[in-house]
Amino acid sequence: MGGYDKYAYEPFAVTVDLAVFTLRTGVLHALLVERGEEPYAGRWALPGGFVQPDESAETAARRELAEETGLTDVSGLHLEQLRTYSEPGRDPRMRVVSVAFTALLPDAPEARGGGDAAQARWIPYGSVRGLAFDHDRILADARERVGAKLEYSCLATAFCPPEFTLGELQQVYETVWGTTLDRPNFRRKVLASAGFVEPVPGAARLTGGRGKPAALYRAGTATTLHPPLLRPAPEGRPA
Amino acid sequence: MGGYDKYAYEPFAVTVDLAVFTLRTGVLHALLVERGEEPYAGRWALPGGFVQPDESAETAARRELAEETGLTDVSGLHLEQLRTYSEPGRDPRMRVVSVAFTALLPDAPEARGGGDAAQARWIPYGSVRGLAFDHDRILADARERVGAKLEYSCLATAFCPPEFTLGELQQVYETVWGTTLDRPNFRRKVLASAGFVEPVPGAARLTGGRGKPAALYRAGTATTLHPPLLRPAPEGRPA
DNA sequence: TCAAAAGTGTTCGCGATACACCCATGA
DNA sequence: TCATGGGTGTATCGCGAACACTTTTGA
Repeated sequence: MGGYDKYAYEPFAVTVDLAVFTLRTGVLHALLVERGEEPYAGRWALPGGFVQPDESAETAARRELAEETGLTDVSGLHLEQLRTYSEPGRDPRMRVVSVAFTALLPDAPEARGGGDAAQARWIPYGSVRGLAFDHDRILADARERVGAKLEYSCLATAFCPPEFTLGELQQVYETVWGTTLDRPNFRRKVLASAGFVEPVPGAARLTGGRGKPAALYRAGTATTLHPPLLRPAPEGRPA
Repeated sequence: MGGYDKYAYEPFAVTVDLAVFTLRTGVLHALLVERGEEPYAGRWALPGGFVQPDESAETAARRELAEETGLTDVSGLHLEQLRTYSEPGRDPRMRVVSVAFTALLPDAPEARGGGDAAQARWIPYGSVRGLAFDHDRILADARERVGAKLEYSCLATAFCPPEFTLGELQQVYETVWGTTLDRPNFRRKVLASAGFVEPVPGAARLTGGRGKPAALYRAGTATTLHPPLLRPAPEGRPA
């Protein structure tokens, strides 16, 4: 490492950007804020903000998440580094290096426009276009990662409430992957993955208003899936 | 995002740290540099340096990689973001946010102490301890990621020279995973993964001085492995 | 009694593992 | 001709996909 004068270079700003996903009525939604000032005033963008001098990027991300969603307790939410975007010129004002995070929420409380954002809203992922800065790309990267991580991690439970049915868990996979899965086989695979889910003894809940009440499960202690739950081959390529 | 005064906050320094791996005589090695100045003077550390105002973290990482290894052409080398380390206090001098990268080299040219480093050397991964800053953790994170990515990506070819034998490729897996693999089955799996490797027509090479010359292969165009090449279950857990 | 959703059982076929065997080369 | 490493063939076992079937609820 070279010179150590703190002020030798044009200063870098370090920010966090959040790609926050949730499932609403079987549709993947992303949390977006409307920008109030230039550049990109009036455009939609990912929630985020500056990293303060005394906090890590992770801490800043969780703080911003609480501010933008209006949730009082975000300590249990799934938050994970995606990658860092550092291209010069990605912000026209100055040199901004942004550490991007992916967050998954079980249900979708109406977002409040907390913090600096003019307003925060859940937008169906499919209709998101033309975000400010390079946020289209960040959101797309996050979406791809979420899909991939469902295969070999226990991430899917992060979309579910504390107690959930296997049908709800299956809907997470089907929605994110855009496929349908065989219910009996899905059930067996999930239950065979040690530590993925654990039953809530005796508990059951009706789901569609009709039908047999489904047994409830909680997220297990495992973080990775053994064996993995592979996505069906997308046509043409043999499994 | 809040105030936009460039100098409103204590400035952040943005650096890159490189976890560079290679295989030498069947042993995983990491590239380390000996620090010349405080803090941690005389201690080993990961190569790295400041991101310049006009370059991205990726560009800076590739530049540092060239400087530290002494290689003239690093354009083809595998270089990949690991994650960003931003805890306050990870550098005692000032606030440093570091974007860590993982790089894989085919062979191990003797490192030259280029750039600022007093000297750069390849150290067997197993005997690396007590690195400066949080570099022990970064290196461990990188090592874990490399092992995992061998399963579902074509990463292994990055450890091999442009033309390699399947035996050499298998040694990459066996070394990184610390296991032995069945040669016939390994061969079939690799050849069955479309785009993983492609044969060099007619070419062959002796490997151990003895034995049948092995056919040569080049890295294919694919980046992900379908189907994945799963690590054998580490004893106790059924596959 | 019907529809809808949960849950169980069972068959079938492919693929991976394990291992035997043959080939080509240097000593 | 033996040791060494490359390469091919094949039996067997297990798992996963597919699908028939039972159970429990509300209407």
